[in-house]
Amino acid sequence: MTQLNPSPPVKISFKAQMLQAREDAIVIAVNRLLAEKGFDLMTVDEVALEVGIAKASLYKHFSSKEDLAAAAMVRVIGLAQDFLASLNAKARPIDQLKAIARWMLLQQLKGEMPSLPSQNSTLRANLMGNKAYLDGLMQISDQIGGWIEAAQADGSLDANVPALVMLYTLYSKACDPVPGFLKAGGQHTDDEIIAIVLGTCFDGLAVR
Amino acid sequence: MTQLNPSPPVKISFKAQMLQAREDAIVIAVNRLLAEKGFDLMTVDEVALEVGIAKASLYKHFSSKEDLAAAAMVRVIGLAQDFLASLNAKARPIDQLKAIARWMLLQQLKGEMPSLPSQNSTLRANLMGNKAYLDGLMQISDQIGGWIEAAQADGSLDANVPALVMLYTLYSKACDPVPGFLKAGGQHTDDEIIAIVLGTCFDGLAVR
DNA sequence: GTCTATATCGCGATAGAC
DNA sequence: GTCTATCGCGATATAGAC
Repeated sequence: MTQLNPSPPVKISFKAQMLQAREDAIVIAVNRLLAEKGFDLMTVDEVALEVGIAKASLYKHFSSKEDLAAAAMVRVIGLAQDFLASLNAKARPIDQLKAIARWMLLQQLKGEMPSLPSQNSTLRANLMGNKAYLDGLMQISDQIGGWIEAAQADGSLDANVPALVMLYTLYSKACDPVPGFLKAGGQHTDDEIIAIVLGTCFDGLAVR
Repeated sequence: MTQLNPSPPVKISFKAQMLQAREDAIVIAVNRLLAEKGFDLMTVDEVALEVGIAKASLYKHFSSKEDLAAAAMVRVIGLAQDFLASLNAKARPIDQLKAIARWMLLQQLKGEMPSLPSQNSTLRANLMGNKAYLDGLMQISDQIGGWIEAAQADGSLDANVPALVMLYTLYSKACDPVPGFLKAGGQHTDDEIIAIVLGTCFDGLAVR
């Protein structure tokens, strides 16, 4: 990892790239561990081991375990924004909503959807003070909220259910335990699981 | 639950009652703390403080923190069995299912539904070795599963969705984050929240 | 900025008197 | 069986050399 070439002009940018790459590696490791074990069971030692650096080095990049978790949440928000931006803007609103729900379920089944304990108050306070996280979440919520209202207006979503309830219900698919149970059962492929859970979410359990 | 009390020495029975009452108080405290903070954030010191005894005394009743959690789970399984037994056996199967879902949501909104982290493997292994828990869970699952199949047969539940998926979906209402979010929003009463979540569960988000 | 080594401490569990 | 006092361990975070 040590660089011998001392050429001044390129070195700064290169070092900055290395720094960014390392921080990305850290956040990706945190993301995976958060999805696998959750915040409380994830240890900073594990993160350092997975990245391949010393724990003290890790603290040079992020000043606390909570900052690590926040960075992972900011990253996944960014991934969600990228996905939303990749959607065909001309599709039906309800199909946009199904696409984002499908994306969240896929991330979860791949073991790449970090989830924080909703009970930890200090952790939540930390996140609520993170501007990048809040701004990203707001932008996503606005976009999804717009689709929800459009889908209610065009008669594809039930107009009697408050839009906020629908937004929360969609978000809850990110930590829905049903996909994991079905995957553990081994009776269905990931695609089948996603289709089933999407069906129960939008169409309900009762017969139509 | 069975109590005959025919034995002459009343003193022993009384002491046993005191013992039982204290253990009940412990388990109820654990149940509340598990619902409020979750397993990882709940400390044994808190339990002892809430019960009003020393921590060492607590360990005379339960040999580990995991045993405490298991006892709370066994208790809530028993409460669920009592509720199921109180239902009118002649009601329509789908109404039985809605009643149990409603009961789980109510327990959760009251802050009395303990939920364990599904990631903690040693905790799960401990529970899977607990006969009282497994037997109770199996009995409940059999009863609910019977109603699901009956409701599919009488045309009130979608027969295309596997019964096991429906069972998991109902169980997942015990840890659904949506009721808590709605309660925190302060825009709805508990009854309204339950009605809304039940509606999205059985009827889905899409218009009918 | 990276490392090794260590400080600090919260928490599960136990010892031992009564 | 209850208590006070303590152990032991693991985890977050830091010190200080390079």
